[in-house]
Amino acid sequence: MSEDTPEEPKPRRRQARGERRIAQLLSAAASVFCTNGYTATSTNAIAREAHVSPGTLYQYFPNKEAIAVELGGRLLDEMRAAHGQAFTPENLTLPLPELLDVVVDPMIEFNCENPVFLALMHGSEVPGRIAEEHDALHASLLTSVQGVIAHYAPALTAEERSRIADMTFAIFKGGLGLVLAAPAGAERDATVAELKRVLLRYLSPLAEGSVTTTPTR
Amino acid sequence: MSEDTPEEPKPRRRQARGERRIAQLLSAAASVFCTNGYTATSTNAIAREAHVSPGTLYQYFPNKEAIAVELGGRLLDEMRAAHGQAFTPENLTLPLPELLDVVVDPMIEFNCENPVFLALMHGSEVPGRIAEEHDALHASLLTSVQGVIAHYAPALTAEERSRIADMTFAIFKGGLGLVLAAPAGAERDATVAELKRVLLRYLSPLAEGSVTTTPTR
Amino acid sequence: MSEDTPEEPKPRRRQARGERRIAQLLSAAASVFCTNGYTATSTNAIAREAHVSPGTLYQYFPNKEAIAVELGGRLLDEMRAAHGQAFTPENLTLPLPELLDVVVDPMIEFNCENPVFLALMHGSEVPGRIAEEHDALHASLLTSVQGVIAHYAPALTAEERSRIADMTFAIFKGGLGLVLAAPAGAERDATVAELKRVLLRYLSPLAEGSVTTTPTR
Amino acid sequence: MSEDTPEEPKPRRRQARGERRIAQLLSAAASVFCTNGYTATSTNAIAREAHVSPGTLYQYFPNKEAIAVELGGRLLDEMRAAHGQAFTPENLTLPLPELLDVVVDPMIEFNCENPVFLALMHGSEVPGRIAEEHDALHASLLTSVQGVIAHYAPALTAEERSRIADMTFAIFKGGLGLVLAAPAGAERDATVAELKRVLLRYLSPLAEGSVTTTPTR
DNA sequence: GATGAATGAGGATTCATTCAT
DNA sequence: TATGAATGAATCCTCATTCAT
Repeated sequence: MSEDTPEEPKPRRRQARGERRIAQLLSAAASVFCTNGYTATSTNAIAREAHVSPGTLYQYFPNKEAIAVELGGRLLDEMRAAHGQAFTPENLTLPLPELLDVVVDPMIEFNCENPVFLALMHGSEVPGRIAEEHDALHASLLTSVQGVIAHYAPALTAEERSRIADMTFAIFKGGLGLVLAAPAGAERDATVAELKRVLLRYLSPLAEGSVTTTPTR
Repeated sequence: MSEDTPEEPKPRRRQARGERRIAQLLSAAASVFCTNGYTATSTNAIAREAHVSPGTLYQYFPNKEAIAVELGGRLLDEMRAAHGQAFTPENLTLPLPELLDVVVDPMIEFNCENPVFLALMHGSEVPGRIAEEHDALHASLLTSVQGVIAHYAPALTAEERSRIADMTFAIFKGGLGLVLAAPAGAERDATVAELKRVLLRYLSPLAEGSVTTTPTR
Repeated sequence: MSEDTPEEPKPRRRQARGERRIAQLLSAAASVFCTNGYTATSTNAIAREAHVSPGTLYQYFPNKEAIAVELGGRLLDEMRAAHGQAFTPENLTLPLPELLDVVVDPMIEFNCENPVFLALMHGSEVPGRIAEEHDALHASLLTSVQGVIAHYAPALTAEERSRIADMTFAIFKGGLGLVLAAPAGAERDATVAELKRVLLRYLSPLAEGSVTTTPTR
Repeated sequence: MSEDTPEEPKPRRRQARGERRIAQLLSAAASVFCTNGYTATSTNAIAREAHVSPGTLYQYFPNKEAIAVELGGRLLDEMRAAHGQAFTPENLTLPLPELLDVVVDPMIEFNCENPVFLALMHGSEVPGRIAEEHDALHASLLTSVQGVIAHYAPALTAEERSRIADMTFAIFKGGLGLVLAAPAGAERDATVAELKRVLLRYLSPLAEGSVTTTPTR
């Protein structure tokens, strides 16, 4: 209502404070979602974990779902920031084993540090509800996978590509579950290696020039 | 008041009625678990779906978990009855592609007819709680898979075998999710074929002395 | 509808059977009332304890209260039968200490064998409901006490007599509680003796013109 | 943001509101316990009586028992505060009749104003359960009584003293029931007088070397 | 009569969400 | 903004009572 300079700091601080609160709440939510699963998590539990009152929580999120959605979105952004470069043009030219290293390793690392991510995807347990929003996340990841596949096997029809991407993603999610369940260390590393082996064996025949004789039954 | 046969009908009828109720309740539970997921399913919702009062439900099951456990147990039995013969000695001598047909097809079929099965396994969402009982189901299936793998690749160490079985099972669960999500028909069939392809490519190099040339598509 | 003689046996048997059932149910009820208290006792628990179905219970009693009422009534009758002669004219002429022996001892004995009796009186916890019927029991006992007091101290006004009878009865109930709580044996005997001491000291001054030197301990 | 005093009101108000709610709930509980007895009282009924939602009740008490325990504890404190001085050393030197006045009168008055107190003690109906906590209350009172008795009759053995204290307390509880049942006024006063008479006659012979001529009526 | 399945209202308790302060 | 008290609908589960067999 008056000058610019004296007023800016306040909004900024407010925003900053708000951001801190939101981060705090999302972090608490992540923790509780991991422990109890999405459905079994109460907003009060999130607020408690965040050392904040329930009222405060509802000042930043209209409901429980919104928390999950925002959390998923942020994780996706983080993930892209953290290893979005995995899909650089140069990487796409790598031979499959190297590409898998370049793509899978940071993805695994990210998920080990943010196990909510998987929890949220499994939170899609209930079709229709939160799923809608979570699917954005899901779809976004699928698109990346489809991109790689399209590059490796440009001759595929759209349906084939889509199916292979779905399957690849499903394998990855399943393998990721095993990886997270394994105790960090040698066992986990071995599980990661096994996952890459699956993907390599599944995807390598796609490589162009391959004499695609689908093995007879 | 003398012979045996004329007295039996009464208990039988009672038992029959009880069994019908239990079946009815389990069927309702299956339906609701599929729709809402295990955690989000209320016992009242199950009772409602079964057109029965909550009190009746509790005459047969002490709580929600018991319903899930019984349901899982019955499905497992049904599954074994329906395709337990898949793991017959003769089948184990089949070449991998045929073995996969023999094992995967009935498994898929069973799960298409009983989609709760997958829902129950995902109900293990929250580690540690209900999981304990659900894991019986899980473990039971894993054992079968390990058996096949042990037969195909007897030289593996126990850890390797275990890891491969876990991974195989994870892949199957993931693929099964895709299959169930696909509309029945050509699309679903293609998804099943794709799942078999993954498994074939992943597992065929295990066959001893195999010159692990991954088969091209 | 026909003759007398051929028909009587049946009703008799029925009545006999019915009586047995009722006795069985009342005995079960007594047991469960003692263990859990009246309010916390469920009719199903009574039926279970009686090895009878809930339906059967309701064939003999219209509701839970009726069970308590019938039980109380029967106990009262039993009690009267067992020691109703305590209040015979001769006994009333006994000196107070002897009278107390003659009245208190069988009463205590009866209650030790039928601890429900006290439970039912305390069941009057809730004023107004079951109380109404239980009060019959209560009133009946009070009348006896008033009789004795009237004999010992005929000069009292009705209010005084009533008050003293109430107090005497209250003391007895309180003491009975202690007696039942004491382990059978020396401790219980001592408690009974103490109760008689209270009553003796309280009531002996009532004897007209008595220059009572209360015995020192 | 600087001094202490301006910041305190907030927490205070909160605490004050909370304390008011708790008081309100306890008062409602007292009322309902008196009317229906402990066992038959539902938490919903307490909430309703307090004009509060069930959720609110559970914000302050984890369950029904906790309400009873808190209520009993507060009453005990109040009682001690209100007439704890009854057991002062000087009072112990009073002759028994005066001591009884000094001890019994405030106790009766307190119980007339807080009839739940008796209800809670009778709530121990079911042995073993809630009793445990209620017994603290019970034991606390018994200890006081034992103290007085020890002073009046130091020669008694521990068992005798304990038994006499139990009996005295039982008499008091029984008499208190009569007092509360009597309509306030002359009748109640007479009942109180009668109770004191019982106690006097019972306890006066305890006084050592006393050649007690029990007063005739 | 006897059975035990069935009922449904009610009790304890939780939780997403709102609101006064 | 932040708080945390308040709400009330919804859970899980029990129990007095009824009913078909």
